[in-house]
Amino acid sequence: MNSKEKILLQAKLLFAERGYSEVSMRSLAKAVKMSVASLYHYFPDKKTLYIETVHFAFSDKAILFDDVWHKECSAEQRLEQFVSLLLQVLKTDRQFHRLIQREIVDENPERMKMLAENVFNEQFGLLLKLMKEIAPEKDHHLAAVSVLSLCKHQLEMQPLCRFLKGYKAEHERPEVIAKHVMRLLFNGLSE
Amino acid sequence: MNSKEKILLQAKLLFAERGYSEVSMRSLAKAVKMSVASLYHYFPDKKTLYIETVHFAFSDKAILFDDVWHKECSAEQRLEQFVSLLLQVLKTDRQFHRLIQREIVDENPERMKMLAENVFNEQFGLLLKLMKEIAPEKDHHLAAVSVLSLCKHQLEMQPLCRFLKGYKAEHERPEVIAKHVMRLLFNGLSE
DNA sequence: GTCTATATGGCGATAGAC
DNA sequence: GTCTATCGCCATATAGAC
Repeated sequence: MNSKEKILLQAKLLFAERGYSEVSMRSLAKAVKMSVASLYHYFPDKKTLYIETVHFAFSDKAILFDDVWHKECSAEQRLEQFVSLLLQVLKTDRQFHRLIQREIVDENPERMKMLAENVFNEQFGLLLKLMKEIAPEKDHHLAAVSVLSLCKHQLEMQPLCRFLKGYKAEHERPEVIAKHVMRLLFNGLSE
Repeated sequence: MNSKEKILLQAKLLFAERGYSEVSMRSLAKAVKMSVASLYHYFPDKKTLYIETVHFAFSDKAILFDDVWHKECSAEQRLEQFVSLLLQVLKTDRQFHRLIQREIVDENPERMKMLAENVFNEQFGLLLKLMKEIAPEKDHHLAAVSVLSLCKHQLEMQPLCRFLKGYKAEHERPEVIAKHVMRLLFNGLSE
């Protein structure tokens, strides 16, 4: 692994865990056992380093979903696989998930646009098409976002949920969440 | 309005908008037209000021929901009113919403526990009871969190959604979201 | 209660040697 | 490509006058 990759990997960890302004170039340099000046050899400034880190963290995700979209099975089954995979990806690469969270809270319009166009829109478009198949009479955009909401938010509420009434350890298991989400999407809360 | 209230009000705005470490005591002092030393007259340090700000921002919220829980109407109607009110509160007091988001991303276990016990658990317990009535055979905890997910996440995804396929301006209207959420909760995606 | 002045240290970024 | 040394600035926090 070369120096630039080493820096990006550590930067991903630190930015995800602490957020942009809580990571100093000094602390990053220390973590990769290099000098601050060496970081500036690879990146012109901290902001650029951060943006490259986000790209680096997001670059390997889209391909993971290719299987889902190309499988020959019913729309319901494809949605089920999408939900399971999304939960698994967010749970497995927690740094990736936290970087998304931080980007969304920051609400930087420029970076939102960049993320939408370069990262999310392709996958979102495929999800949109799937929702069209499954629920043609509903608003597809709202439905697609709801699928994402149910998965993502359920995961990120966990640290809070541990202290809320009715909590059980099994609520943290992706399979349990996936099953709950699928039942909710297809049957609602009704009997 | 006394000085302490003035500071807390401005701190709420700044911490919500920029996050803890992007708000300096200098910038806060400037915003309330006082000296930094005066801030330290009311708060022993920055961390305490932040925690008091969070308490201050959350203190007036629980009472807003009392109406919902005490109305004499069907469980479905009560859920509908809860969803509408939650969306309205999050949309109206954007600073409150962003403070919650930032607290959740931070995942500080101590503050999570404090927030759960002092702020959320009472309201969450009532929502839990409502879910028990509506969907007795489902996991109430997961169902309650899903209700919150659908409302909260739908709102916070908006800045990103504006750049995603299928977006319409009406998706930002709380009534539209409320209607969508209620249909999803009661009928699912099925025909 | 509010101020000015200041102590002390960490920050991003750069110069220039090897 | 990596380093040491350093610049100038801004951060939190405090001392002490009014």
